[in-house]
Amino acid sequence: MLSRKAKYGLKALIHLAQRAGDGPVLIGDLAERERMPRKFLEQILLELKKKGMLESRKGRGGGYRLGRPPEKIFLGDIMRVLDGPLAPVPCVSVTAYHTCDECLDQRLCGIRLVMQEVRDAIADILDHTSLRDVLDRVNKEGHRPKKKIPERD
Amino acid sequence: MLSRKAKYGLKALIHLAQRAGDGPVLIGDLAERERMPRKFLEQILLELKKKGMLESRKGRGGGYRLGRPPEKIFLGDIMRVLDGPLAPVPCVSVTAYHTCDECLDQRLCGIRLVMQEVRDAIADILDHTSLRDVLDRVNKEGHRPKKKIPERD
DNA sequence: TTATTCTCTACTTGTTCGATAGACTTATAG
DNA sequence: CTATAAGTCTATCGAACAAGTAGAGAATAA
Repeated sequence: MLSRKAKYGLKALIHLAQRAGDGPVLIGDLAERERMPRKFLEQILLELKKKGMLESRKGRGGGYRLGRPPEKIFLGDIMRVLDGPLAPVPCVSVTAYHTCDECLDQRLCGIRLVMQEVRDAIADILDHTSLRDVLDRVNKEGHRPKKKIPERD
Repeated sequence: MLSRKAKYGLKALIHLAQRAGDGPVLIGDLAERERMPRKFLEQILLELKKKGMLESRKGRGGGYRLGRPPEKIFLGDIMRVLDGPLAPVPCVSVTAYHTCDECLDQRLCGIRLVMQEVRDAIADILDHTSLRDVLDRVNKEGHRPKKKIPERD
């Protein structure tokens, strides 16, 4: 499940990608427009800055902007910063790998075999989707005639 | 992230699938062999029973066994029982669908567009993998020469 | 030098996770 | 018909975590 933290972070980054080139955006502005709690957002943006995904300036005329062009910021990396590893279980994670201590023989663990597939599927999507890709998809959607949103589980 | 609850539940079901036909298995036995806390496991098995995935008998000679043949029990359903919806975000879930209240126009939400892809990828795997499939894969792995486990994130 | 804006650290509050306890019910053996 | 061996149910607990709040501090521009 996506945490609010990750959700807010993604919203912020997408917003900043949309307005890239317009000069820096104020935290307060961002928070208000996207309806996010300001102080919480501050912490999130700070974390993203420390990972190089954002840049900021203090003082008048300051604010936040993307640290790299939108096509070089991938959702997978954002998620890892804000919600930790993508893998559903540590024994198939590379950024936070460790064995399950109750697991007798990891090689023969059915859960691991399936969860590895799951993690690969998730990573395939998120590591190949950049902020630019997101913008493109949103725009495409905007030009399409409205249709019922397909609901899934 | 997979909860312990779901992990224990999966372990139990896989274990029971392996021993299908051997007569009922005791909770205590299951807990000990798979190294799971007994009382916690009781609750989990009970939930799975209520969903028809398990059957049980009380008294001497009692215990648990699968409620359906292993090829008719899918990991997706198990996960939904124990960890809730597969979708990373409620606005792309069918079993627990609801809109995000801060979302101005759901149709144009980039997060939703990507997360729908993710949920579909996860569901495609888990809803097409039965307990039988898991057993088959574990067996196949058992007959293979040992090799380094590939680590992912 | 003052107003503006981000930065840092600490704290709070509520919820969930993982687990434990114990009384209760049902079934079987003898 | 009673003793014992199971599963069933409900309550409770502690720790961790998520989400959010507060406020003092540091940097920048006018």
